[in-house]
Amino acid sequence: MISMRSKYALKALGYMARNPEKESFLIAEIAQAEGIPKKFLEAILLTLKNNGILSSRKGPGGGYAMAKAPATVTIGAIVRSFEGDLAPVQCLSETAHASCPECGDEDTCGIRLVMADVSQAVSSVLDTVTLADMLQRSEFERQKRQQVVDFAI
Amino acid sequence: MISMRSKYALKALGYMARNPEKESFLIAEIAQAEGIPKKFLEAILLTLKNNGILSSRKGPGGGYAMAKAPATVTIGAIVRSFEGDLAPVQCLSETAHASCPECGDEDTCGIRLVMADVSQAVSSVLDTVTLADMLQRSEFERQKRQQVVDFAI
DNA sequence: GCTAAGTCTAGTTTGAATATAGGATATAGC
DNA sequence: GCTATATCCTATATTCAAACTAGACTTAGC
Repeated sequence: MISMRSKYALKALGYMARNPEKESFLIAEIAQAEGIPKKFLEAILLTLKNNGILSSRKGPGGGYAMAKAPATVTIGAIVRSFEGDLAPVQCLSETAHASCPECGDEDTCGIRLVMADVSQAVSSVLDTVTLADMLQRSEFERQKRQQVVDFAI
Repeated sequence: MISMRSKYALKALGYMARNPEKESFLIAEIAQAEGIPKKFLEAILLTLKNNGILSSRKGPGGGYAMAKAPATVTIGAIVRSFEGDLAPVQCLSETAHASCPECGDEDTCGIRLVMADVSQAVSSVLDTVTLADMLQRSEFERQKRQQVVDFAI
C-alpha cells in the first residue's frame, strides 16, 4: 500500500499538469480542487520541491509550479519522494541500507533473492510511466467510456 | 516492505523444506533454529495452517508439517497469508474492496490504472516462484560463492 | 490422569502515518 | 519601509497497525 502522501502528491501533480496554461498554483487552490487537507498538502508540496519536481515562489503572486515537463517526471520519482526506495525488504534498501536483522548470509538469502526480483518488477513499471502517461491513460479511459454512453443514447 | 510475519513465515517454511527427512517440527525447535520469538511464531504457523500450507497434530509426538510439497507452494501464497492481497491502493483490493476515499471516478483514475500494472508485475513474480525455487536459488548462490573461495585458496 | 504439544483470547508496547497549529521568512506592490 | 500574501519551518496531537507477550484452554499419547 502506498501512503496518502504519495496519493495526494500524484493528485496534486495531476491537477497541475492538467492545467498547463496556469503559470503557478496556490496550495489552497490545489487543496480545494483535489480535496486534500491544506496543511498536509503544504508539507507534501515542499517535499516535491526538495526533490526537484516542483519549484516555488513566496509572496504575493507566488505559488508552486512544475519544475519539469510532465512527460519527464516518472511516477517512480514521485512515489519514491515519499516511500523512500521501494525495497520490499530492508536489506535491499540503498538509502538506509541495514541488513535485515537475523538474515544470516545476505548474499545467499533466498528471501532477498526473490524480493530483488519483485523490486525490479515494480521499478520497471514505475520508472517507465510518466506523469503525462498517467494522465493520458486516464483521459483515454474517460473517452472510451464516454463513447459507450453516447452509443447507449 | 513486507512484514516480519511474512519474513518469519518464509524462514520457518524454508527450515521445514530444507529438512524433508523430518516428519514433524515443534514450534520451539523452529523458533530456536531460525531465531524467531516463539510466541510470535506460534501465531504465524497457525495462520499458515488455516491457509492450508501447514498441517498440525497436538499432543506428544505432535507438531507441524508441510501440507503440500514445497514445489507447489508459491511465495505469493505465503506472503498473501499475512499481507492480504498485495494491492498498492485500496481500490484494487479484492478482499476488503473499498474504493479509495476521494478517488473521484474509479474507472478513469490514473493512479489506479498505473497501480494495477504494478500489482500485476508483483504478482507475476510472487505467483511464479515457489518455496522450492527459493531454496534452490539460495543453494545455487551458496555453491557459486563456495567455488570462488576454493579458487582463492 | 499426567504430560506434551498445539490453540485461543486478551492484552502491552512501540512507532509510523495522518493531520493540525502557529509562528518565521520572503517578496510584491504601494 | 509597511503591509498583505504566500511559502517555509517546528512542534504537537491522534490514531492505528505491527510486533510481541501472558496465560488459560484443548487435544492426544502413554
